[in-house]
Formats: sequence, structure tokens, C-alpha cells
Amino acid sequence: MQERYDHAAIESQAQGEWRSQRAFAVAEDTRRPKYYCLSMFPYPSGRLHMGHVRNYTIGDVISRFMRMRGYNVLQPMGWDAFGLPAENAAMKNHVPPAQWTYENIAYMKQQLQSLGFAIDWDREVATCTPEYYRWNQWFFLRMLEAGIAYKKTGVVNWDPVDQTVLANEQVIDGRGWRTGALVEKREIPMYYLRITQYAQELLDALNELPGWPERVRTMQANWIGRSEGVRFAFPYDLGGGQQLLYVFTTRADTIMGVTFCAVAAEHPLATHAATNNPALAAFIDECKRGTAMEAELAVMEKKGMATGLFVTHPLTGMQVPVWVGNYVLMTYGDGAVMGVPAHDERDFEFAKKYGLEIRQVIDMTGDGRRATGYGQNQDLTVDRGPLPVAFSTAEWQDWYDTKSGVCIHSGKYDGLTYQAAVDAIAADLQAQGLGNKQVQWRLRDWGISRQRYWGCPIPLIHCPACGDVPVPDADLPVKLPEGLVPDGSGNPLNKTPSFYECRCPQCGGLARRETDTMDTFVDSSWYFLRFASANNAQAMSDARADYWMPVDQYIGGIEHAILHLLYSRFWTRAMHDLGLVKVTEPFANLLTQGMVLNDIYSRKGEDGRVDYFSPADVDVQTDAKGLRLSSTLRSDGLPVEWEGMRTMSKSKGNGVDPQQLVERYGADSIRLFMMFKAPPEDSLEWSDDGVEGAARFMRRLWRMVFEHVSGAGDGPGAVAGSEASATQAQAPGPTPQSLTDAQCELRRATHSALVKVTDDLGRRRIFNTAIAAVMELMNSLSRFTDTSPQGRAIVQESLELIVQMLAPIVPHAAHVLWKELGHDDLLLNRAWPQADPAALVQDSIDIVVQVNGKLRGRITVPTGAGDTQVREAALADEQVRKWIDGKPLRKVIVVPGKLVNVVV
RNA sequence: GCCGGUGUGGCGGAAUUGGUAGACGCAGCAGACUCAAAAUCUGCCAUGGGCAACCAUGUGUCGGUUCGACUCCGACCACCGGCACCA
Repeated sequence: MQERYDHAAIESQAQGEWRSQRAFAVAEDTRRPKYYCLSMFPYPSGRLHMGHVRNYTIGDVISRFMRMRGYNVLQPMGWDAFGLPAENAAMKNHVPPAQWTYENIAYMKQQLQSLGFAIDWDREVATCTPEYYRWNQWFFLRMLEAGIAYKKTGVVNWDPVDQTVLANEQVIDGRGWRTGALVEKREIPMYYLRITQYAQELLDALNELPGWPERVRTMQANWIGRSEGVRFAFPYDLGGGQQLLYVFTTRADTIMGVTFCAVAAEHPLATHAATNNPALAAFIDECKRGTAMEAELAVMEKKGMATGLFVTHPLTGMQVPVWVGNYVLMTYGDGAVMGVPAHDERDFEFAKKYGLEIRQVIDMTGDGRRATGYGQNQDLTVDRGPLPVAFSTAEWQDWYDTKSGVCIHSGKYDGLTYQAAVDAIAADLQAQGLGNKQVQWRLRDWGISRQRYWGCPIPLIHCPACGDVPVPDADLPVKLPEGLVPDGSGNPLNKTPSFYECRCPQCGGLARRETDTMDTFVDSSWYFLRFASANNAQAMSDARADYWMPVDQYIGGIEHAILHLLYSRFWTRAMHDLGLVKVTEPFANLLTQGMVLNDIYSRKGEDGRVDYFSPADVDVQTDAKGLRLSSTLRSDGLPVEWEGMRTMSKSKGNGVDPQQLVERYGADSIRLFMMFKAPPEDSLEWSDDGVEGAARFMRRLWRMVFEHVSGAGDGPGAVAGSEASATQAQAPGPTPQSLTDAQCELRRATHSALVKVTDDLGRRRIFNTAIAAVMELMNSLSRFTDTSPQGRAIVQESLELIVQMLAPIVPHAAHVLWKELGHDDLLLNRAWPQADPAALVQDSIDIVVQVNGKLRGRITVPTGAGDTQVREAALADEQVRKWIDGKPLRKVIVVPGKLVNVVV
């Protein structure tokens, strides 16, 4: 055995052996339980970043652990290869997106391989290949037939200078990122998927996903946004007979407090009012130019303008003014809301700003418990209780929008509580044919059309005679031409007649092919099914998917908690309903890993520009206690400013290149560091010292095995495979009677570490504590100096178990050390070891004694001592007596095996 | 703004079901080995007081429940993630 830990040699040896044995290629095998472990596939941006390394290391640790536990494990990998960055790179470098993407894939694949992940590369997919995206197209046509896909107009950001549609991220402060031109809203025809049809199912099924983090389920439930309320209409007449302005409200109990209505800028009523009102038309234009992003809408100033039109209150018959409000969304409900300034904070602000009437119709008593003496429905048998809380129109109060008050100033509804009032009002509206109770969803249908080149073509042909005609299945895939280079002025497909010129499949006449491509979320909504049915040129999905699905463990960033995961759930259900797969939920268990952070160092230039520096180029000065004093740039020795820890990004210059780290420290050290530094769901702070520490651990592990193996000499304790297996499960361990105390202690430390590591890797899925347990064991082992044959046998057992416990985390070194310890089988195929119960037995345990909840002493009692015995021992303890000191005992609490609390 | 999350020594974190707060590591300090350095090994390392035994305080802030709270409840503060064309 070599004395030095040579990571490069070890890792190439291990990877070479795995490759030559095709160790990670898996086939369906009904004799073994299957385990599908999937990490979110990467966008091929050029190089792996540390977030990828963390994500895939977590997946690899779980995969390798489950394999040792006897599962048939599938861990595939692919490329989410369509998308905007390739077009941006193309513009910058004048290289076709296809070429850029395929080069990136080749490089990143080699990076992944150097990290030693147990991936079945035979199943690799790239979503930009026709072999993959033809099934996007094929299934889109099935959804079209089933009515799940449909066409309607949608609003996009239009850059008038570049004559192109911009993504939200390409719009900065309302202007195009490249041209600086004011971005306009344009309505264009687009294709949508009816995800709203699945809203109830998607919501209900969240309860059947106990393996998902609670917070992700909550976020999805909020996103779907089911709300029960009343949809009703305000009648109006503009001369052409009665028409209806529909609104939706969850607060029908406040309907008697309506003093205005507000409609979205795109609402037909607004358009109508603007025809003879230039000021209103200008305001509507301003609203339309505004942002479409919810976050910006929420914080912007609420503005409105009266339309001069009035509608009739359906219950009071009063005339209600209609306003246009910039905060009303055309995409939610009917694009109009009723305004109740007294009981809605936003309406209150709006009314104050524009001098609209504020009419209180809900009252609350001082303690919020019961009604006060208003109205006919008052129950006079009930105690009057506190006086009502004063309502003031001067300032908004928290209780104004409470649902626990009662109606006042509301005629026949006076005295009714929330639910009773909603029921009564809904019934009255229904009697008039003007409304009824309804369920409203926040979730909107999924618009999948993108006016971009680097995506999957939507397989439709527009024929002047026949309309929109689907491309026949036999003609799929509609191939994306790969040589085009976008220049920022719109979709190059629109300038490529060889792509868009075609014949109508129905009438044979000249027609134009659709040039929009699909949202890249489409690609990632079913890739997990394709891995399971890899390389099938005849079908999108086959019986192999029924074997592998659902994904047993899905791992990815929390930033995908809503969109990607919801779209994938929807898509899987659609495939299920069209008879293509058996499962309805794609991901049984979900682990959302935290982000990778690093220090940010900057320096402000004289011109106000901020320069960022890599933490690798910065020296940090500390005081005697290690406290950070200042930071200086290594190259010029001048100070730089520390901005704290943030997520790694190119623009902040705080990224770390995995490739350099692998070369310098080896994949095992990087993997160990990432698993040890933080629990998987927390954010992880990068530190070069931490990697150094991981590398130190690897050297120590190597040296411990080396010293043991080389110490074998020719004595009776010589290492051999037969001796090694003798201490394993096949034979019982040495009997406690024959062992010294120190030997007994090391065996107990070894086997209790195994219990802990098994639980952490398996049930808990927390790896930092598993590694800490092994470190503790190694500390015990290095204090163990017994070189007798029996002592050596116990060290051998301990080292073998350490290597096995670490195998999922540092697989290369574990692979080689396993052989050095005398085995010739492959460690990754070895069954996970089981702890020897005999090694865990203890004769006595330590019990903590508290007096009035404060730690005052410790006692040692025999294992299995009764509560009374423990209690007596605690009260007899000298330290404890000092604190009791004759005071009367009030209570003694005995927690078996843990502590005694004496209350005096 | 709305929704979700996080907050423990100088730092990352541990404490799994309400039961010893600070495991394990990083940084730091002291020492051993060495001509020296690297590597390695040993010891110390929450704060205040004390020679020490030990005592008091301490898990973002304030309050509550409990024999006992990092853990449960209420209010607040700070920071982070998502918000539908980035993926």
C-alpha cells in the first residue's frame, strides 16, 4: 500500500474500474426493489457551478447508500438544453446556439464524470435533440385533441426598436435591456395549457405527498390559490340594453359598503369609456405600459381615474361610479373588483386618495366576541358585553377587514355574522339572477408560446383556407434548423423561409409554419419519464416507466418549489389521463437543497463603479481571537470591502470553479466538504479552509489504514480477507467476556457510530452529522494503542466499518481502501453493514441530576435500574444534597435513562 | 406588498419525541517533533467573576405555557428565497 494519499491516482483507478465493469448501467429487475433517485438536470451554461456539485453529490450519496441497502438504483442525468442564455451567447459570440450548447454539454459531462457520480450515462438526454423534443410536439398535439391545449391572446413585452418580444428579465425599469426603448404591451395569439382544469386535483393531491417538505406544499397551495366567494354583477345600460359588470369577492358580507367599482385597464368598459375621453385613454395607455410582474405591481403607487360611467348596485339600486385602477389585474377573475373602502385596506387608500365615500358596514365589539345592539337580528337574550369599537375614516385600523364582526348599516342583513351574511346575500343575488357562490383560482392557464428561436417548435401550420392545422404525426418531429444565429431583432425563424414555408397538410395549398417555440418548462415537465423509457424511438413512454416511476427521491433547488414542480405534476396527470403512464404524481419524495454562498469583496472606484474581487485573491487580517479586522487584495495590498456572504454569481466575482478544486484536492475532498459543511436543506457557506480540512481528513483516513495494514508485518494479526470477514455479519463478534475494557469500548464506539450513520443517511437524510459521527469514531480509534492480535482484529473491524460508512460520500478512496484492507470484491456492491447488538450492550449508564431544573450533579446507575432506585441514588448524591439542603421536597421527576429533576 | 423560510461561541454547525446547550469541524492560542519550514501530533478555546472547587449569565428581541424550553404558543426585529417569458 502506498503511504501517501494520492487523490489523482486513487480517483482515476476507482473510476476506471467502475467504467470497465459498467457498474452504473441499470436494467429493470422485478426481483429487487427499485429506487429512482433523480437530481434536477442542469442547464448547460458552460461549466458546472458549486450549486450543481452540491445537488449531485447529495443525489449520489443517496443513490450509493440505497444501492448498498439492496435496491436497484437508477440515477440518470441529462441536459435542460433549450433556453435564452444560448441566444444571448450567440449574439455575443456569433456562434449558433446549437454549437454553443453541444460544446457546453461535452465539457460539463466530463466535469460530472470527474466527480465520480454513479450515473447511468446510457440514459442521457438533451432536450434540444429532435429525438427528445419530438415527444413534446407529439404530446402537444394529443393535448390539442383533448382540449387541454388551446389558443387565445396573451400579453407580451414588445421592444419597438428591436422589433422583438422581451422576457421579463430583459425589461429593466420598463425599458428594453439592449435598446433602452420604452417597452410596450402587445396582445398576440398564443397557445395555452389548461392547467386550471387540474387545479382542484393538484391541490387535493398535495395531501398525498407526505415526502414533500411542508413549506413546498404550502407554497404550491397558495399558488393554486383556491378561494370561495361570490361572483355577481352590477347591471348597467350604455344605450344598447342592459349589460353586466361582473366582479368576484370573498367578502360578500360587505357588499352594502360598496362605493365604487374598479376595472383593469384592459377591461372592455375602460376601453369604451376612453373612446371620447383622451385623458382616460392616456391613463389606460400608461397602465398598459406598466409592469406585469406581481412583485412590482404590489409595491407601486395605486392610481386610478374615473370613467364617468356608473353601474347599479344589485341590492340597493344605488348608482356606483366605475374607475379604472392600475392595481386591478385583467388576468384574475373578471378583471373588475367592487370597492369597499371601509373594509379593504387597498380600497381604503384608494378612496382616501380620490375622495370617495367610505361607508362602514361591519362592526366589531371591543373584545371581538359578539354583536352589539344594531339591527333587527340582534339576539336580546345575550349579554350586551363591551361597546363597539369606534370606526374612523381618518386612519386604517387592523380590525376593519375582520371576518369576526357583524353587519351594520346593511338593512335586513344587520346583525348577521360573516358566514350568515355571505349566505343571505348570495341567495338574494341568485334570486335576481345576478350572481352565485363560486370558487375562484389564483392559478392561471400555462401560456407556452415563446417568440424565440432556441426552443421546441410548436407543430402547427397556419393555412389561409383551413386555419390552424396540426402537423401530422408522420411528419414529426418539426426540426429546428440548427445553424441560425439570433441577432436580437426578433426570432430568426421568421426570416427563414426554408423553415416557415410549407404546404397545408389538409388542402395542400401554400401555408405558413408556426414559428413560436415552447416554453422550456415544457421540456423539464416530463424528462424524468424519458429517463425511464430511454432511447425508445417508437414511443414517448413505455412499460419501463411503470417499473421506475414515481421518482423515489427528487433533489433540487428551493427556487423550483412552485413552477417546475407544479408544471411537472400537471404534465404527468395529463399523460396519465391520456393513458400514457400509470402514475399521477411524479415525485414521491422531495429534498430541496440550499444555496451555495461565498464572501463578496468589492472596492468602489473613483467614477462610482464597483469592482468585485474573488475571495481567493483576498487576504483577511484577524485579531488574536480570530476576529475579522480587515481585508486586503493580495495583488496590491490595499483594503477591500467585505459585503458579507451571498449566493455565488458571475457578476459578484465570488464563484468557485469546481474543476480547479478537483484537480487540487480531489473529488472526494470536495464531496466530503459539501456534505459536512451544512445540512442539505440549509444554505452552505463556501470556505477554502473548510476544503483544506476535508482534505486533511482524507489524508488522516488514508494514514490510519496505511499504519494498520503496514503494521501487520508477519505477526499473527496479519490482515487477510478471511480475518476481515470473520468480524463481519457472517460470524458473531468476539464475546464481551474475552475483551479488555478498551477493546469493548472501541467496539461499542464503532457499532454505535454505525447505528447513527445508518439512521442519518437513511431515515434522516442528514449527512453532516453522519460524518461527524465517523470523525468521533476515528478520534477514538487513534487513541486505541492495543496491538495484540485481538486488538488488531478490532481495529480491522473498525476500519472496515469506517470505510463502508464513508463509501457513499467519498467513494473513490473507500473503493481503494477496501481493497487495501484485504478484500477483492467491489465495495459499491457490498451490502450495507449491520451493527452487532452485543457490541452495544452497557452495564451502567450516566444520569444527570437537576435541582429546580438546574444541572447539579451526575450519577452512574446500572442499566435497567428502576425509577425508585434511580431516585434514591440521585437524592443520596453529595453534590445534590448540598443543593437540597433540608428544603422540603415538592416533587421528583425521573426520566428513564436520562435525568432526574428534584423540585424543592 | 403577498407567500415561504432562517436566526445558537470568532465562524459553519450539533442537540432526532419538551430532558446535560455548544458534538464534529474551521479559525485562533500554547506546546511537541524539526537546523528550519511544510506535514503531523498533544493541550486550551461561550461570556463575566474566582488561584481553584465553583458561581452567575447565555440559543435574534419581548412576553407566556411547563418541574424543565434552542425546541411549544403570542407579538416584534433582522436577513434570505419565490412571485407566472431566467432556469
